[in-house]
Amino acid sequence: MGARYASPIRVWIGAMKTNAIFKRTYNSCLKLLSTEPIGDDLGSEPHLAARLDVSRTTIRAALAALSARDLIRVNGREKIIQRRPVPSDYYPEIETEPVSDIVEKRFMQWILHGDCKPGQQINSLELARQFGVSTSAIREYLNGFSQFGLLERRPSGSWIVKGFTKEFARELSEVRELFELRSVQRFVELPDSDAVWGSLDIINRDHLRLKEDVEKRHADFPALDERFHRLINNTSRNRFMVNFYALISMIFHSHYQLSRVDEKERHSVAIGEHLAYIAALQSRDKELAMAHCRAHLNTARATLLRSMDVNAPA
Amino acid sequence: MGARYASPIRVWIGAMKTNAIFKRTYNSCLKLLSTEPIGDDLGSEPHLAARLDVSRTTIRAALAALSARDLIRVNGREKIIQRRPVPSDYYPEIETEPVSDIVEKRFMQWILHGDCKPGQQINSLELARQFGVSTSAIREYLNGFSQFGLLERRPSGSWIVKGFTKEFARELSEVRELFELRSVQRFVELPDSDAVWGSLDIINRDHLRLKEDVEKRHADFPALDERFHRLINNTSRNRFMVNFYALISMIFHSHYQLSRVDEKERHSVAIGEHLAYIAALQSRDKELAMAHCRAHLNTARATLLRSMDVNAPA
DNA sequence: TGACTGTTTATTATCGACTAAAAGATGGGA
DNA sequence: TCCCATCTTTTAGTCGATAATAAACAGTCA
Repeated sequence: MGARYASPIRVWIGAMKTNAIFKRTYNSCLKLLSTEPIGDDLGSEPHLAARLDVSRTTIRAALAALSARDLIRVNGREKIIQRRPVPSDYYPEIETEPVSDIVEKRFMQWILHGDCKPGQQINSLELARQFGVSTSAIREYLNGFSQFGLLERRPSGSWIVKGFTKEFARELSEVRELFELRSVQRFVELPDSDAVWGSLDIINRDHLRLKEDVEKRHADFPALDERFHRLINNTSRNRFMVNFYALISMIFHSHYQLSRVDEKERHSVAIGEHLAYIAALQSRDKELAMAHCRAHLNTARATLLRSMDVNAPA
Repeated sequence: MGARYASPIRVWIGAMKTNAIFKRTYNSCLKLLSTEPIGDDLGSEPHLAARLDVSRTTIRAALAALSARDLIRVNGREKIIQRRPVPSDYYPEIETEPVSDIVEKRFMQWILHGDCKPGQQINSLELARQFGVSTSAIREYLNGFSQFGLLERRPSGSWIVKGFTKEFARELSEVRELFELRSVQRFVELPDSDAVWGSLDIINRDHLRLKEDVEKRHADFPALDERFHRLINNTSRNRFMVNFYALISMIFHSHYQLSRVDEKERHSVAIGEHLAYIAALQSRDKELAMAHCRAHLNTARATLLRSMDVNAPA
């Protein structure tokens, strides 16, 4: 408890909101410029703001920057394009991401195929340095991420990695099945007039197309898988189920990227299961649809568990 | 974008970790002191630390404070009790709570029976002032709380209250039933040797006792309700289900405090349902147990929805 | 030798400072 | 009258500083 007070006079060093939104907006404006002929008008500020989904304040800042670099000439209400943008006009991609996104990306990478072991304590200062952000940003992210059940808070406040274990995969799959089965029950009872049936037809068609060209295009499957399951889960009309599917989606997406063993075959099998599952839904036969749902999710779980054997023989 | 940069020289004013843990530890020590005779030794630092579940650093700080106020006399390894603590020796209760707990309490109060309307935007600065904490604390709490589905993030970053609506109650109850039914299936299959059967017997006994004296002790029901359902949900061995029950628990706890209409009758009914539910579990009859589970959760949902009619006729 | 205390080091919690960005107010021109 | 641009006010995101706490280390006494 010694008196370690430093001088109260401090020089302010950093700490401010990043202007990632401005930079992204500026880049978007450049892209817009490059598609319009020189001499054209860019349109009014409110229009641009609505189009790029930012406030007018930000648009004005971007326009000012464009004007300063002689990309446009502002004259009253006119914003005349002066020249084509060149690559060096753009801000680097990395600077257009908000800090929270950067942390998310880096952290997912760190936890999924970093060197972190189950039971390991997380050092937020170390992570902050590694990711090039402040400890506050790390802290905030960990807080949100903890809801996914891969972290645990110790009474002292620090976090420990529970790890992406088989137990985790089992628990995740269990809830997934509960939720999707419930959604399926809702799904088959929706009236023929509901828009989901049309969406399902489109997804069915896309599956058939992918199946025909699976040799070349099998890498497109994850996105289709995501669309299909999301369609089903969204019919639950339950925010908890929909939110949970976001977690599922994240986990499976990460794993698709990781485990490339037998990828093509696994995707082929899944396409077949999906088609049967879709047909069962279309038949409006509840029991049949649930049976296909169970069968498919069983396969998915088995695949997930097997991939963990390969990647992390713990 | 005007140049509004202030002078880079700043005087550091506030910002530090609160010493709530120290104060709570100090109070706990006082309570310990008051139960031991004067002249006794308090025991070693490591023992005290383990007993109060804090670090030795904190214990040492508390002991130093006790010594400074002549409550104990430290002599080498001895810590001799000098006098009985008086009420004014204690720190006020409020100062022993970490900021996060304060925010949680105040926020739950604010959202459940404050004047906030669905669709309203949350002003974090305003809330911070109202709660007497920093905006960072509010921000952090909102981040975590958003997972409960009562808030929604706007693209601009601000939060809007979705409100504690009937729709929310319906979705919450739906997931609750899915999870608890699954837990019940696990429960009845547990071997007789499992400790849960003993816990269930105790809970059964407590229900019977409470039933006999329901006139006077009906206020004890919420705690018992919590114990019972938690026991069931914990058998799921699924972190998502257990976590979700924490939300359920919080919501129902808050509502127990709010809606006092027909309280005694509602509790009586619930006790009856619990007893039937418990008996069904003890019979190991899966279908019967599930039926009673459904029946009870239906009542609970109806009660929750009805109380919302009374409290917030939206 | 083993548990205790004194000391040092590591790590987290909390805050206010500061700017980016959004939102609102005001006045002007078609 | 409506859209637009300029100006002002409000709100949110990010940070580093610092004390509180935990954890590790190092002597010391029975």
